[in-house]
Amino acid sequence: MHCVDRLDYTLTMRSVDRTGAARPRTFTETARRAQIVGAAVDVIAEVGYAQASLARIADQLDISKGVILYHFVGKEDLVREVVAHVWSKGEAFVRQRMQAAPSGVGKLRAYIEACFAYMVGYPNDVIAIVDIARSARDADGTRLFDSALPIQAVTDVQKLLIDLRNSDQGTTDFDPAVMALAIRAAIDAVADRLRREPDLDVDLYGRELATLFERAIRGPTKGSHSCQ
Amino acid sequence: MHCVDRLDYTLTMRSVDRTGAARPRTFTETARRAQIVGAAVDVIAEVGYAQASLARIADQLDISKGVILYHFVGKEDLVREVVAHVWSKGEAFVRQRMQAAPSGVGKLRAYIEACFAYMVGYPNDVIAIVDIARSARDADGTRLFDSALPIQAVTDVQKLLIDLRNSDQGTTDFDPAVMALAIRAAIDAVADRLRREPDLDVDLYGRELATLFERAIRGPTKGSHSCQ
Amino acid sequence: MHCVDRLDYTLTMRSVDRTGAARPRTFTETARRAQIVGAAVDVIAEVGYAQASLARIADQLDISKGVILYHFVGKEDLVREVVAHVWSKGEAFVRQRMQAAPSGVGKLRAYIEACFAYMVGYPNDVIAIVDIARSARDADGTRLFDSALPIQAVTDVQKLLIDLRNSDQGTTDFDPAVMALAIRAAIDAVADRLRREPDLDVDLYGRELATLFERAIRGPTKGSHSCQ
Amino acid sequence: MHCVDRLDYTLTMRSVDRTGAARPRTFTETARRAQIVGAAVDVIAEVGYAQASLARIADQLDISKGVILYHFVGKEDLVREVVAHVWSKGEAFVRQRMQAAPSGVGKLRAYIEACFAYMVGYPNDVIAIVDIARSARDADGTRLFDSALPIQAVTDVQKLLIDLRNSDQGTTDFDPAVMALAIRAAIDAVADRLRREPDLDVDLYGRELATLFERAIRGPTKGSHSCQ
DNA sequence: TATGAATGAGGGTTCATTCAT
DNA sequence: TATGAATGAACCCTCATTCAT
Repeated sequence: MHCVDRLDYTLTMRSVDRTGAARPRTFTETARRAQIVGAAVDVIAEVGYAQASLARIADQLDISKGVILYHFVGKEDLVREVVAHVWSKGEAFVRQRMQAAPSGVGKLRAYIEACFAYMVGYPNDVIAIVDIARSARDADGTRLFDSALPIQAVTDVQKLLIDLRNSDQGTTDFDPAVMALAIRAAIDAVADRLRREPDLDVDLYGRELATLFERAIRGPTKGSHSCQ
Repeated sequence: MHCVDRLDYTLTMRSVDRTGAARPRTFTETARRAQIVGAAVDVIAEVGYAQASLARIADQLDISKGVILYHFVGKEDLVREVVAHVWSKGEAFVRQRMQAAPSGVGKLRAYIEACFAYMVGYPNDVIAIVDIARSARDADGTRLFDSALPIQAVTDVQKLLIDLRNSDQGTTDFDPAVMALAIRAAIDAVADRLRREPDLDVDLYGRELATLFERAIRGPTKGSHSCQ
Repeated sequence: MHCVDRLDYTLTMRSVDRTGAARPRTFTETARRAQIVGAAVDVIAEVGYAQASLARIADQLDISKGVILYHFVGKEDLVREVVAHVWSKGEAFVRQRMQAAPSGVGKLRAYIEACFAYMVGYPNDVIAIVDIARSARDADGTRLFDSALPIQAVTDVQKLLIDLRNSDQGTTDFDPAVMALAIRAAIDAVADRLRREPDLDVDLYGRELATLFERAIRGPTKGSHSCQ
Repeated sequence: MHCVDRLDYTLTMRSVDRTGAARPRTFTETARRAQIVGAAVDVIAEVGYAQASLARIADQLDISKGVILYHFVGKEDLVREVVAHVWSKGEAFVRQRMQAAPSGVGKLRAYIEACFAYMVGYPNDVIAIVDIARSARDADGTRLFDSALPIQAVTDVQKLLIDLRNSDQGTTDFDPAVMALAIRAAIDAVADRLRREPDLDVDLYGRELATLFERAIRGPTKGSHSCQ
């Protein structure tokens, strides 16, 4: 959950004028937009992107469909805002948690556990964004966030892994691309399972996964389970 | 890709008469159903479950929509058949590949590589079933395969891991449920990426992932990268 | 009303298959399409192109909107068919009437009177096509038949005028482009007035207009109102 | 372009109070109304009446839709004002040009050329009013200016023709109603063509049309092309 | 005066499904 | 067996209009 700056995150920023000029948002407008984005997150998390119609989202708030289209250019615009908002929130959350993290392999554990903490705190956010990344397509079937979202997330992890290997000579010769993919996939899979089983012990999964990937990275001789 | 027997796999079984009586399928009927299932797989793999309308599937075969609904009760019925068929095919493929596999940790590598071999041989099968498992819902948003599919796959891997640990004392104390989830998630994620990048070196991913999880399982002292 | 061959006239021809291949039309299909085109003509003539929604056209026939979209790709497709159909009918009508016409200036009179005869026989056809040519635009405001229709009609008249001048040396030095425009404009204007006043003596207008333009073409010495 | 007095021309007149009482307009109010009317003309000329939404007109001025509805009762009210304003402007323009015109047939030429001069000077005015006269309808499809506009214009020409015939005995026995319709139709058709081809040599059309109708009116013996 | 906010009707279109043939 | 025909619900979106501020 990183790198919000590479996605347009506009929820609290500026509207686009009739003339195309940026215009600061009203208090009411900002509030409404946030409210709609929140409802969209919940509805998408509950029924899935494909079934999350504007009508359903509007119903959830007990407003008319028109309100949504007054505040957003169209459904795609709303979804992009959902993604930007959730991504940005998550990114900030994770970054802040990682500041205190040690360097080296511990950094990865910090990342994974931060992701899971976010998932516990805002499960719908995570469920929704994962679903959007997988399902959101326009009429032709072209994915809306095909590369933007999943690749972004994986790339962020990949960078973390490369840093990690540079700062710690004792790692195995793992392929950072493959490892990053596996890590993100594992995290997202827990989001899926969490949706089905809301009582899931997410923290346990976090700890176990961190250990799993630590072992895969540190290799046989340097682990806490060292030789001798 | 296991355990088809726990899903309804009806492609070669029985039809239901308009009197409600079950009757064996004719050869033609079986062929038509298989043809339709195949087309559905291709269309879903190409445009995604949500965009895979009956019309699109019918177009692919140059038949009318009605034919599909003559052979299947409805769209849901067709999708269930797709899942059953693909699952069964994949399960047989993987099982056969694993017969020759050594016991112990090698078994896991054999499983992963078999999955990837299947993915290379029948990419659309895998892409489609992964998409269905994630996206397929009815009108209310209720998932069609919420537990059936993903849990099934993970459970199969989990059993394999438990067997593995029983037959090989030198493993780490990993949690089989978590490890199984991570393994399946990694495999499915490659299917996703394969859809985006058809030239992906799937075998490389297979080998790397196998090594990754081997390391996580075998722990520090027993790996091929042993201590000395 | 000429030159149907330069517009796609498909009412009695072929459908386009799912595969893009042409396919002969069912009897029923042809009949339905004709019925829908007829209703569209009437509705457009009555309430104008902009107000002629699919719902209104469907209501007129007491069928559902879906039927129209089953037989036509979309509203634009239907409108194109309306234009092609009306144009072709009118063109055949006018051409047949003109076969018996004398050469020289009489040809123009024959043309004008044929147009008016068609207008009397099928007023809605003419009212509708004139309205479509003027009003039909897509979402951006781009005209659907901007050049196709009006220019076509004017060009046809222009050709007739050039032939006429070649075969009859005694004409004035009128500009065929301007004259053609004036002739078509006058004819279309009568269609407009006919809509408002259904009891209009169209034949009178026809004769008078023919005389008017004859005078403008033949000049002072050659007219039936000759010197002496 | 005549006879504004027979249309409600209210741009500089009176507003209606919320108590229902009429009150004179403030300077600002008049200016705003004129501004909005001008924008409406431009938008209608550009995209056509049917696509000229209040939003589009407001955008053009960088104001909110509400402003328009503050100054005008509704869209229909605005359109009526547009018509009244353009009509009045055009009528004054043409009348002034015609003052210097000779009597007799020259009067008609002066009229036609005045119309074309106006068209060159204010093309959007003419394009817009022609489009409105043809397309503007309310929700039921009832025309807004069904008789008012086109009949008005034709009647004005008709009067001119009758005067002309009274003052000049040597004309043919043309029907003034038909001739007037043909003249107006020709002028309006050039407006249409001008929209499509902004570089059109409008003056040429004006001269040619004037000659065309002169010939039709003066007949064989009295024309400049006289019989020796 | 002017705006932002909201509404509700209606627009075209897609789609799974039903049914007679 | 298979098709063409038709339906009706749902979809996203546009628009003129209302209203409180």
